[in-house]
Amino acid sequence: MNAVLASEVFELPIRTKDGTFIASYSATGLCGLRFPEPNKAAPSGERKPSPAQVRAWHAQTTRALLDVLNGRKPETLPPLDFGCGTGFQRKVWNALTEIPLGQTRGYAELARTVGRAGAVRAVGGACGANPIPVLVPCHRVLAANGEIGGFSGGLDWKRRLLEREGVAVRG
DNA sequence: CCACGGTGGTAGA
DNA sequence: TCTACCACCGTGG
Repeated sequence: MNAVLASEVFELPIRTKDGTFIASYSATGLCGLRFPEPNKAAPSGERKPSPAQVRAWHAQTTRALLDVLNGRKPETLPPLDFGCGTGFQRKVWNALTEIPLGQTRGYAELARTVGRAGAVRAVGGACGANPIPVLVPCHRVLAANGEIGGFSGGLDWKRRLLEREGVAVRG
């Protein structure tokens, strides 16, 4: 595969009752998921047809996203491409995928998990840089005092996702 | 309740 | 390099 093809990214929409998400795929898997942007119109006109591999991944992504939005654990995920992250960020993102649906962790807890007990604030930064929210569940990380903490996609989304999973948040 | 210092990783200059 | 951020945390008023 040449360099151009290897770096090509395909973007495909996922329509849900919460709006239309946009999934991005690289040559090695799902590399991005964006929340619905109501103001932005869907790209019009012809799009380059997606390879069969991308379509297969997209079917998995779609099922998994709808599952999580309905508070159900997805059966399978597509391969995740964390190539855009630093080593530290990838460790944090991998740790996030280990948090079961309906459970939460603290930032400090996550810091210990990745072997950097003191890097609590940096963990927050890595969560904020998560390119695949919802499926890489950074919304399951709360502050140590039980408050909600932050969310790059907006706190309304964090609260909504936790609510669908049956998690009560203080505040 | 609030203030503050310690803290590690990142981005930008 | 140096510096200025931070989705934090614990302690102390």
